[in-house]
Amino acid sequence: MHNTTTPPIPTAAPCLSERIGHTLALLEERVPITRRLVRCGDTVYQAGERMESLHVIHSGFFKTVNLSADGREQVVGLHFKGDWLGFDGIAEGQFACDAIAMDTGEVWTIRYDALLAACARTPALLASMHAAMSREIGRDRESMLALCTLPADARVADFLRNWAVSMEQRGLRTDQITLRMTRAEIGNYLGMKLETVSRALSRLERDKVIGFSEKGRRDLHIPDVRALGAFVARSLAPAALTLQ
Amino acid sequence: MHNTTTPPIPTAAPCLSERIGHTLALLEERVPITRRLVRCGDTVYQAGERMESLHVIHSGFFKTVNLSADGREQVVGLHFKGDWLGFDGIAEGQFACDAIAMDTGEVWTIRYDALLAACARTPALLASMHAAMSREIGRDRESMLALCTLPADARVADFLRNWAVSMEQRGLRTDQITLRMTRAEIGNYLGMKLETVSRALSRLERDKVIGFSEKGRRDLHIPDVRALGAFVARSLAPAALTLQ
DNA sequence: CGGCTGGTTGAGGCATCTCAAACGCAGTGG
DNA sequence: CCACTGCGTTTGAGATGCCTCAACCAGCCG
Repeated sequence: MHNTTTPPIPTAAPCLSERIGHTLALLEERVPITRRLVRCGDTVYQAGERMESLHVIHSGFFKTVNLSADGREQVVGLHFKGDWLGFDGIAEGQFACDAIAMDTGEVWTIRYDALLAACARTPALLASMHAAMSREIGRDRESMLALCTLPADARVADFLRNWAVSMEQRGLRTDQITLRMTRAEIGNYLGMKLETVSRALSRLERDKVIGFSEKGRRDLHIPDVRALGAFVARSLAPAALTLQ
Repeated sequence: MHNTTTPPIPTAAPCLSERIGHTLALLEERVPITRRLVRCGDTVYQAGERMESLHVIHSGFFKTVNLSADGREQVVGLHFKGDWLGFDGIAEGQFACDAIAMDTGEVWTIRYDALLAACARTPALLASMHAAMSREIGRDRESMLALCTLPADARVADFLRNWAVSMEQRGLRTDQITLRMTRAEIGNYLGMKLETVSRALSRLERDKVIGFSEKGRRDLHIPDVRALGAFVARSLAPAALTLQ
């Protein structure tokens, strides 16, 4: 983790894949871990449950769902390999949301007390954990920014772009992605209705920014990730080209 | 800062005020601190700046502002006494947003390396910091929930309620609050336009949920905090009473 | 086959945005 | 003292983006 030259912003992308491997290796050798295989729909933890452990995703894909007292429910986060689950439970000693598997996968469960003890012996582990919490805060704020400043179509494009970037950072293929969420779930996550998601995807397809696989409407391919970013930018200043 | 009589709602409220005092005392005795007085508009840190220190608010009121590459700008957090500033900078070693004072106040600045060293010696300090990060994640998710599930009027009511609760948790008066934000800033934070904020406040006043001070439209008083919660609930199920 | 779940698309309605006018207040300078 | 200006706020009227409601389609499974 020693930088010879400090790069300005030359894509932190390849870095993250290594960092994930590093963190997983570190955990494996320094902390008692319980491995658990999960299937789509399994809950890793539930709101209200006592927080005794944190979890790190070894493989698979997960969502966190916030439930308010009056029954409103919202997907507040999507999580991939290397992400931690359960930070929300530290403050109050119990979880504030549900963490649910969206696919088969494996989570590593680590008792929080054991983790802290290991962190005391291994500063790099503490640094990993802090970095993960920090990144989570940053991602939440990016979500808020998108929710508040982007129109529906652009929000969907941004969502797909973030997904592709997440894949890229983990060394997976970005041109082809299979959404494991229904339109309703995507809409819930993005603060819009399922019909709006559907229309947005259709428009993105019409604009050739994405394409649907012949297999079905859940799989789509992204010819060029940057085109998604360009679509977002375009919908922010539609008249800028003609005016100036 | 010891309360002789516990305030109306004996929930987790009194707890937090004590915890803030505890954390500040702990910092004061275990870590080298730089105190800094700030005035409205001063920046505590800026996006892109190297993260060398974290900050804890000793007094005053601050906002964090996220700025996207394409120029979109959004208030993503409001912070009061006892809150930490700068967590977003840990992951990448540089801050991802601006932290700006909204009022005169004092921040305590702590070098991150010194903080980690102190945490190694004082587990309670580490616990405090983790709890603060965890709470921040929780609050961000609450914000997302509000943004995605509440109509504009309810969002404003919820915003005021959260403000009042924050005051209450810190042992300050909740019936009278002076917004130190313009309508435009509130709207930016809540994902709506300033006119919508203004209309929402007018409606809340008409419904007697809030009242404006005779001094001006920036000061308002809240007869009953629970009425704000009730207003939120009402706008979620307007027809429920008549239907069932 | 028939039911079920998820997706697409259209038509109309509503909440919020946009544009515009007017007001109060504070600061400034004649 | 009174314009005069600038900023923040309020309120109205019209435009629009998204929601609601509804119909229909495709794949899947008993």
